[in-house]
This record gives sequence, C-alpha cells and structure tokens, in this order.
Amino acid sequence: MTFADRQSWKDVREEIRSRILDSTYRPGDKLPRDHDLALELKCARSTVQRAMSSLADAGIIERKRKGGTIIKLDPVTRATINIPITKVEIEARGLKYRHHLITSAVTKAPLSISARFGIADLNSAVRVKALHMAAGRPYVLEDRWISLETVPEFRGVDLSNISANEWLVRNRPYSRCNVQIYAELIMKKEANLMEVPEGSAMLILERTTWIGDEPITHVKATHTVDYRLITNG
Amino acid sequence: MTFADRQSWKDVREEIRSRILDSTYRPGDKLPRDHDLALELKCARSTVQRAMSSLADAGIIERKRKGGTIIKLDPVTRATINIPITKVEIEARGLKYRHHLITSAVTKAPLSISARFGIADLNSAVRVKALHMAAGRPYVLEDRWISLETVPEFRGVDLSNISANEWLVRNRPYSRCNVQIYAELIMKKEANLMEVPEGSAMLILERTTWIGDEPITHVKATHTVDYRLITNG
DNA sequence: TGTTAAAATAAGTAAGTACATAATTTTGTC
DNA sequence: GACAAAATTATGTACTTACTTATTTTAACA
Repeated sequence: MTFADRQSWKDVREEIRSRILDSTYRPGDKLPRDHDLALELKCARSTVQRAMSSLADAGIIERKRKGGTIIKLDPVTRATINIPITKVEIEARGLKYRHHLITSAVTKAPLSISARFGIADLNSAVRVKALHMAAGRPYVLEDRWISLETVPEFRGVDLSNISANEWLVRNRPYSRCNVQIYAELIMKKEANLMEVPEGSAMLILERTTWIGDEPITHVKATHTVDYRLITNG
Repeated sequence: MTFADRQSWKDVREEIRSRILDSTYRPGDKLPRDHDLALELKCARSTVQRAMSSLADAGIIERKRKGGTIIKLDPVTRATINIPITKVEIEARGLKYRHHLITSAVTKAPLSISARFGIADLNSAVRVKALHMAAGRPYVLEDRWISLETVPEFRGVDLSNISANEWLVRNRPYSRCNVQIYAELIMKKEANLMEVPEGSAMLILERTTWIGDEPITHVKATHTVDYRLITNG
C-alpha cells in the first residue's frame, strides 16, 4: 500500500493498525524500524514517528530506544471519559438546569478527606452539599470539600447564584485530577433528596483536584439511578 | 521564561498551562499565534504546535484554522481509564488467578445485544458466563456474547483452559470499542455466585467491540462490591 | 444592503536534517 | 571467564522549510 496523494501520519497509523488486525504483525512481534517503514510507506521517518507515538499512547505498542518497537502482549483497553460541568451536561441534553444548595459550612476536614488530598490536615475548608436538577428532577447530588487554605476567596462566593462546581471551574483551574468510580447503596437521607427508593444502587464519581500539590476540591457526586458513563476508545 | 538548555514541547506545554493556571490567559481568551509564541519562547513553531495539540487533546484549549487558539470556557475533565485483561489485573495485585466457566452455549442473540452491536440480527453467537476469581474469591462475573459470524473459530475454543476474555484479546484485536459504566442492584442468582448479599450495589462495565463494523463481542462485567475504577487525568 | 468572490490568515501536515538519549552489543583488559 | 569501557543502534526531540486547508475578512458587485 502506498499513499500516492494526501498521506498523513494518521494513514500510517491506520496502516500499522490494520497490519496488527490482520495478523501481519502479532502480539509480541517486533516491528520494522521507523526508518525502514518510512522507506516502505514512502514517507519521512518523522511521519512514522508521529504514527508510532500515537499507537504507543493508545497502549497498543511499546517502544524502547535501541530495543525497537513491539506489539504489546497484553493490550489494555484505554477509554477516555469526559466529565463535563454538570450544568453544561444537562443543558446539552436540552433540559432545564437548576441548582439547589442544601448546606454550606466552614469546618475542619475529616482525616479521610485530608488523606485523599495527600496531606496531613486540612484545617480550613468549606463543605458544600448541593443538588443539581435536570428538568425539575434530581440529577446529581454532590458532597464537596473546598480547601480554604488554597482557595481563600471561596469564602465570599454566593452559592445561591452559581454552583461551587461552576465557580471553581471558571476561577480555579487545576493541574492534577484524580477520579474514582464505584457503586454504592443509597441511604435514607440521600434517597429522599434524590427521590429514589432507599437502597437503590447509585453510581458514584469522586473527583479530587490539586493545583501543584495544593488541594483545591474533593467532590463525591451521586448520579441518578439510570445514569451511564459512556466512553469511546 | 526561556528554556536555555534542554527545552522540549512538554516544557512549552507546561508553560502555557501555568499561564492558564495563574490567569495570564483566562477562559475565553485568545492565545497568541503559534508563530509569536515560538518567537517569545525561542523555539520552533513545530514545538509550539506539538504542545498546543496536546493541550487541545486534553480539552483545555480549542484550536481553529484561521480562528486561532482559545482557552475553553467550559473545560471538561478528561480522564483515561485503563481496563486490563482481568487475569493480568489480578496477577498484578499479587493474587492467584483462577477462572471458572459457568455456562457456554451457542444461541441466537436477543435484540438488546444485536442493538448494542448496531446490527439488525445476530443469529449465531456464543453466550459465555464465567467467573474470574482472585485468591479464591469471586472478582468479576462476566456475561459475554461472541459473534460466531465474525469469529467462527471461537466454536472450537476450549474454555476450561483459557478465558474467553484472554482468547479474544490474543486472537481477535478490535478496531473499535465502546464502554458503558453504571451501577446495579445484584439479584439472587448472581449474588450467590459473587458471594455477596442479594441487593448489593455492583459496579458494571459493559464493553462492546467491533472489527470495522463487524461485531466481535459484548460483555457485561459485574465487579466485586468494593471495586473502584481509578483514573488519572 | 445583501450576496458572492477573492484575499489573507493561522493552524495542520509533511519532509528532511541534526543531534540527544537509552539500551544493547561488542570489544578490551585483567 | 568476568567485568567495564566503548561502539553501535533505534527511538526521542527539535529545527527549518514548504505547502495545504479551513475559516474569516475584505472587496467587488448586483
């Protein structure tokens, strides 16, 4: 196969990929050197390089200096999830968004939260509980901790107008983020808020963000019962 | 800031990122042209280009030909989840892996499965139910459909030696994959297999894979109660 | 004024070259 | 034969130049 006219590094990537799919190259095999592939496919080595590093990012191949390129024996499925701002997500579905503040209090964070941030003690924090509504129905229940040590100006934010979620995203970009996803049985109090039966299975997303090593916020988001995280990879 | 010695596109990326973090550039702002940034940072435009396309991949900025580069107003949190082969995952934890075949039967797929594959009817498929054990305890319960139309040779596979999971990964690479994640209450039969109380909240991962447009497999994987998907982004 | 065509612009892609870096292989020495 | 130093090798990164393409701006025209 040659790429007479409009070739691109993506074409090269797909060519390599198709050779993996049709078993020209098999798991564990060593691929030809970039240089040789460039000759064969009649393109520059930099184009092969671009294609290869993309495949390496995707977890399909493994590259080592001097060692060459091999097809991974145990490829992982690598899927990317997009977690939008809740308001944006709801409005993208064409539903009316509303945000209801439940409680907001300045307090010391418990050890479990400090541990999540990877610090010894978070003495000054705001805990915000809020409900995001889509078309009048509960959509996401969030239980959030915001570090006042890192974000002191959060004290003055009026949460009746803007959700903590939105304010933080627009005012405090983060440099690092950790996400944990799990299932949990909902308890009575939360069940009432979410308008679901007690003991329903809920999908929980916990997100923790930092700027550098400074904690910004930790949020436990409980999603509607029928919520599905959908990814493409 | 200049990069006297060892500069790289990653340094440029971090420089741009830090300018976003310290509000030199704010959401909605237009960034300087690649060319000007290259002059300022004393590097080639291709280096800026590489840094920028990485930031665009991460969902932080948006680039348009002629339009230039802007900081996204509503950045999404983009997290990558790695879904390894179950056996590899368990062994990576230092636990003993065992695989227990529950049922395996050739049958016609129900409409719900065909729909997932995006085809009208899947007439010839294998349905495999199996339990992956870690250190003697149930770890993942999988309910899998394999298209015999796409993978006829699966008929002859002896599932007492190798899990369908592993056989497929090693023999039938896919070109497209869809993942759905949700929470579900476990029912009696499955609860017994997983050795958990009936009505526990389980994290479910459903994966569907294709080669081109041809369906390969669809699997519903029910994870242990305390399972957490952890990502970094 | 509105509609269309042309020009300008900024990112996208690619080629080719040069040098850096991490591993491996070969060679040299005891 | 064991070990360390040196040469080799394949990928990693960067620079320069050239050309392409999508989109906006401007200009021309009805």
